[in-house]
Amino acid sequence: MILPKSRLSTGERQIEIIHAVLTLAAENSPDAITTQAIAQHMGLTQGAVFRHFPTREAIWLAVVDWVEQNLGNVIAAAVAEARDPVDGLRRLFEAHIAFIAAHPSAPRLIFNELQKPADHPVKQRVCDLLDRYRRRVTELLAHAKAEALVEPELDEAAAATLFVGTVQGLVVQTLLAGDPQTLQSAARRLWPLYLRAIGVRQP
Amino acid sequence: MILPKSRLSTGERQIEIIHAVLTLAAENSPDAITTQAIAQHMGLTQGAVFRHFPTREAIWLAVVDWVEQNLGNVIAAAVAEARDPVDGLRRLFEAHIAFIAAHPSAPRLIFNELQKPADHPVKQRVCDLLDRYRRRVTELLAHAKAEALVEPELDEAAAATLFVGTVQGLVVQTLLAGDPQTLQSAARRLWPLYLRAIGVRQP
DNA sequence: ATGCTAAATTAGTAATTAGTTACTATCTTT
DNA sequence: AAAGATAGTAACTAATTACTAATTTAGCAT
Repeated sequence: MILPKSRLSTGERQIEIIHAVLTLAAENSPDAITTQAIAQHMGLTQGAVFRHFPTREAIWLAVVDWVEQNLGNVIAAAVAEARDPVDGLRRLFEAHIAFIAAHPSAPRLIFNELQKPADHPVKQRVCDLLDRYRRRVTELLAHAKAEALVEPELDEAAAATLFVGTVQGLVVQTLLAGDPQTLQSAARRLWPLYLRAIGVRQP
Repeated sequence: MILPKSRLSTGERQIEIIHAVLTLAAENSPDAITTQAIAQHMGLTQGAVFRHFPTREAIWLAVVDWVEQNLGNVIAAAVAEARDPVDGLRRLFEAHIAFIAAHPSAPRLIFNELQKPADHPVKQRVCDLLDRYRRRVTELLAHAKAEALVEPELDEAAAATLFVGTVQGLVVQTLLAGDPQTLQSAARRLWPLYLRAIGVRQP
């Protein structure tokens, strides 16, 4: 039996705090997550949280970093195995959906920060994240076009927006349904529609 | 010159408060809008707000009602003029986008409430709203299929999700861009992609 | 003009928030 | 085993929150 150490290092606690936020955001609006709730979820006192992060905002920055890091890795790994750009898009889509299924609160945390005032530092970070994501999608679309795998007159920027929207639509769907189980199956039904939207040649 | 009456009726103030929320939500996360901020925006004291709404939650319910009412009217009017189901979808899409352009905070307020706990009364209202919206889209798609205007094997439910996602993707886009000006033009570029997704016959 | 009604103000309340401080307990290093 | 470092606690603070009650005042019908 593993005896739970009463004292953990700052590094370990930081990860715990990030996961606490991700967990708590599953049932609450992100802004409503208090440092008290985080502490309670970890079995610590509220003051202890501030041993590991200087401010509440620092926690949210760390959460965004965590999402960027993990989603980024998952996506990079998926795309790396692709045979061609269209296959890459499919793998990217599936990897993203799998990530959301594992961390349903992640996209909502991101969207939530996106609503903050423009000068907000966390929002800036989120904008960068989404910009990189969008660029990745646009590149794959451009390559697909260059290899004549999709509609030759394809508007890549619009197609990238639709890609993001497809994922976002699924997020709304699962928020309505209430359980993240439906996500994967709904995603499978949505993908053929996206393929047709970008005018991919059917196999 | 119109002399501004210093005292207005509860009915008038309620509408003012709803509009204040919609305005303030343009630059802040919805949850961060306080009754103090609302009062200040109207040139009233904070206590005055509670002369016209019993609780803060009642304000948010009124805002959701307002969105449902106005978006509903706009959409109904647009669809009524349609020549056929596919034309109806286009008009519905354009009406929705025009509404968002006029009230950019509306979709974000809706999405925000969607994140609240399941038992939250405002969330319940929002779920109903989105359900009616989705049903409307699904019906149009079913009619389009019946009239052989779209892909005969079309998955209507998935196509409805993609429709919502298309709009949502544009919302994300404008949040990133920072200004709602880009919305209309981005929407025009996105629509042909959606048409292709549902396999509509090109004119 | 004069009262009546209801909108608005003023000045509160209790609860909750992020963040701090003085202190204790535990681990690591030597 | 002693000493230094640091995770954790308990008990605060100052600010902000939604909400309330007593009082004042504006606008209306008569």
